[in-house]
Amino acid sequence: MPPATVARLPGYLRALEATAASGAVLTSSEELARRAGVTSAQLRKDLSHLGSYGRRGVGYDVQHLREQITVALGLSDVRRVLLVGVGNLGHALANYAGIAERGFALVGLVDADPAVVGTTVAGLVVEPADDLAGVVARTGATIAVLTTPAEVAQRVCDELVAAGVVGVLTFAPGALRVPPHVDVRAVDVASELQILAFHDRARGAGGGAS
Amino acid sequence: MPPATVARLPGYLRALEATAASGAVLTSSEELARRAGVTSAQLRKDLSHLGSYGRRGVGYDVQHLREQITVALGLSDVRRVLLVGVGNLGHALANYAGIAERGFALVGLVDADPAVVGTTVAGLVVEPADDLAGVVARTGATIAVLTTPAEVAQRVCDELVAAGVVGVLTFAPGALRVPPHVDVRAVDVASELQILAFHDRARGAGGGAS
DNA sequence: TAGATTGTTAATCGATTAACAATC
DNA sequence: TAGATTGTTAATCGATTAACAATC
Repeated sequence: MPPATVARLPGYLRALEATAASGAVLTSSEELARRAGVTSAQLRKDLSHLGSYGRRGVGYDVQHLREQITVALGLSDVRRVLLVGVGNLGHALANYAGIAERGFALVGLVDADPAVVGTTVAGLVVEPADDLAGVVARTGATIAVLTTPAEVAQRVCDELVAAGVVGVLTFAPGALRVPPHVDVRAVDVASELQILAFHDRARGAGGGAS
Repeated sequence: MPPATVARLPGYLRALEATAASGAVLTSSEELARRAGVTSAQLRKDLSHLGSYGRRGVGYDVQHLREQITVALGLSDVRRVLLVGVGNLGHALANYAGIAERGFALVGLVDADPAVVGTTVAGLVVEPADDLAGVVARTGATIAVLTTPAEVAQRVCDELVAAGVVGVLTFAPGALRVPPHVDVRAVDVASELQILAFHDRARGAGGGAS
């Protein structure tokens, strides 16, 4: 399955859920693509990698396609997620309902700050960072969300990987080095803004006359 | 400039800042690539689009390259950023120091909740959502960060665009429709986790025997 | 000069797009 | 059957990689 396709599947899943909520039983590549913000050709091509069973002349069964994508993404089993770094951002993410809604269980919170350890956030007691391996083992977490300061991100990541985590979503700026069997996704807010600045640049810095 | 290159420039900038902090005056494509997590061939290729002036046999002048990338990304002028949606996540982002550190000015906060409007967050007074156009005009914001509930994201986005915003960074799940002159970057935490789940999937759901 | 390292070229690879035959 | 819509094919496009000539 092409990586670019995998990266779009969550968007299709969401679009399907919106379609299902509207009560529709069937949908078309045209409608679904519009909702997901891609072309219908792209959508059909992507779904073809799933060995999808739409019906020519008819369209896709909403619930069936939803299940197909859910299985393909590996969301049939609930994945256990550990969050490391309960600062402002970590706190916000821990309380983010979308995580549980979309098939994940937040099973642990870890922080290095003694003032934070022991407090309850999102129904979980924050555990100390010096027992990272223990927390991973006890919770069975396979995915970690990293919201630590950039300076410690690599070290924490190394410990997580050593403890058995195979997927890391990091919000710390800077590249993380991991072994080949581990998957890293990086969200860097400042980088995103800088990319937007690039496009803004061409349009003049003054805000423009209307 | 290829989009893929633009998307990597912020990473190079950050790598250069780390290099500068270490006191080095010169660097090589090899070293910089290692820091940025790409190959040296990729880095040189990317920099070639800047018309970069490294010196063969010598390397790159750290400060000079830093300025080149800063100019290329349009970061010579400070971009004004407006944040809409001061919930958990919006609050965290408003207080995120990295935004100011990396060349942006947070110039306004907006929320629809009367209980939040009027409070001070990150040194700014939260303004009411019904005056979105006015806030954009007064602040001269060209970039907006969207941390509203998904249900209102499209409507808020439309208003921002109508008011003159040309770049939107959205954290709300779901595709945003915008006119061609507007640039959207989307961060979807749940989608990122689902992509990680895909890779986790292949490795078995049990946590694995060690 | 000899060693190092860039900038560029050419080859490869993967992703997107458009068109249409298959088929419901 | 006629109309609709998929799944697939082939063409295009863009991005990555590897190698090396240029040159400091």
